Amino acid sequence: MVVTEPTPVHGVSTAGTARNVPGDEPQTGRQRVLEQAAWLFQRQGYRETTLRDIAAASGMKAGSIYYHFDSKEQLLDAVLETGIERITAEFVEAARTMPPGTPARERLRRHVLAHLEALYEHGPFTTSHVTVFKSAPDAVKALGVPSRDAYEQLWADLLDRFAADGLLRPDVDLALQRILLLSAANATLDWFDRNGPRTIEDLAAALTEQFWSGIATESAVPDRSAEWDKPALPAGRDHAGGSFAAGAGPLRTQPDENPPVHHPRGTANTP
Amino acid sequence: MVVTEPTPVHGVSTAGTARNVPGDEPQTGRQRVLEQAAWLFQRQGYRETTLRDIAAASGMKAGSIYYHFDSKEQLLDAVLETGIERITAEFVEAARTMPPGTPARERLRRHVLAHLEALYEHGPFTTSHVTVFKSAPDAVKALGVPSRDAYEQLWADLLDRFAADGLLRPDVDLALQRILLLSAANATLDWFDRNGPRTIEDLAAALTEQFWSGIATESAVPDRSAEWDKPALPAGRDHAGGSFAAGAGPLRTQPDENPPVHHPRGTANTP
DNA sequence: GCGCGAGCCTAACGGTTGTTTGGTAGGGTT
DNA sequence: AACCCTACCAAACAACCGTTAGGCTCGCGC
Repeated sequence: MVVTEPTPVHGVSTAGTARNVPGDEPQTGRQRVLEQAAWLFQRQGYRETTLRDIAAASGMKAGSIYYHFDSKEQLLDAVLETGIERITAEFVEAARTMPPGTPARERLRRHVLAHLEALYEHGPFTTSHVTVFKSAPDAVKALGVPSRDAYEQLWADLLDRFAADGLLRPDVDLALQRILLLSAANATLDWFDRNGPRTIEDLAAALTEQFWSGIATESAVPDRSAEWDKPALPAGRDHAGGSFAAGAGPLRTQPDENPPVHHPRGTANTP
Repeated sequence: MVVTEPTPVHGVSTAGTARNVPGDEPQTGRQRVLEQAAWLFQRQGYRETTLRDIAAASGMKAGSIYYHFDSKEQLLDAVLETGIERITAEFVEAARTMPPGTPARERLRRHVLAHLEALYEHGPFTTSHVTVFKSAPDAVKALGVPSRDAYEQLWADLLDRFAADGLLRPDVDLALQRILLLSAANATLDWFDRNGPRTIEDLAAALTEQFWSGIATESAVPDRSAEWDKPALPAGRDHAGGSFAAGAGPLRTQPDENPPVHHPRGTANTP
């Protein structure tokens, strides 16, 4: 019980004939549990989310979860596996729909964007992978590692091709730079505000920019370092928001995105 | 009880007259608790560390912690506050010892290095700030935010001076880029292996490089994107280690760094 | 209309957790 | 010797958690 709002179980929305949102299949109990669990895990963390929380959000009681899943750990595993599947699919889809002859830098930007979109628009499953994985029980981690590695390998291959084409400086530690890029992309979850001034496209552009060309005016800067002893500036500019380098947004644990609604009961068509 | 090794409480080391390590003051009970708590929080997380764990590692019983701290939350707060103090001091110290006339890029590199050194060599206090803060109870978060913001403001000022000197491209979103840089630096905690091939200096250099100049051969690339339909490369190169963009090292939760030793009892000088 | 299984509930059990309460050993001061 | 304060301990408490066992209720197939 850490949820700000008790998570409206019986949705009440449009008491009518149900099924308003397009693509809103009846949804089985197992699906409900899985989705609510993912949402709560990502929001509160694994340990701080109780099975009773998940059950309440899914419109059932705690014990009933064990009809669908063997344990809490296995439930987490299912969430994580779903997440990695979706983000991998997003990567593959981005590669598939890439117009032929797309320049390397734009190619990279599209993949970064796909990664971010998977995080921000593919529900709480992909997000959980970033948020919750490192605090997961060892047994769950061990299960999740292979698919994570497989996803990262897609990125490794992408960058290797850039290098093979001679587009990258030969002296850079490519594996290291790749990790830095994806780390920064994942860390946006800690501070990025979808209702703020920046869009996901902005993020993708900035990340690609920093990764590809840096932010300096020229590569070999003229080094007009001059005197650095003058007093500091009026300490200006906007402060963006994320404190401690986005270690975690202040208290805005993501601007109260609404939980995945769970439509009441009545099998399928009760008035 | 999640610790791999029960954390040797009664150190046993050199049963002699104690005080072997230089700068190893007798250490009060409160200090011991604080240090062991920081180490355990950073290693296992806040929720998964029990007061009994901390007490055992400090050579006392759970209830006794309440003589030194009001609650578990307040203990976490003390840990975090210590961490932000130390990393701030490191930033200031780096600025103070900066040789006059240091070029901007090198100046940046030194500050990045100072940040990383604070994380990796200043005990578990600074580390906890990155690892544990976002899973901390809201009350603790609220207390920690101001000092975090103050630290980040130091970085904002630094970059602003670069911009004021015209060293940066005028079109970049500086606040955003700053967050991306520090996020990537912090995220190294999830995958960087101090016993591996790379050093902290390598990290600082790579981060600075990516941030400042990018990794492309030239800013405006000739775009020899060519045909991108040839089969993928032999899927080669080293895989670095960190899976899912360093979302979390596989199972190596930091290569078993030894906990801060706690010297037995005997007030100060028992044989 | 009867059986049956899918899907859920009720109620509890054993264990763990943060926290409290009352005590006590021992050094310092008077 | 009397006192007191510091720093701990032993034992318990209530709350909560994951998990289990047994039972109820539908709708479907026969």
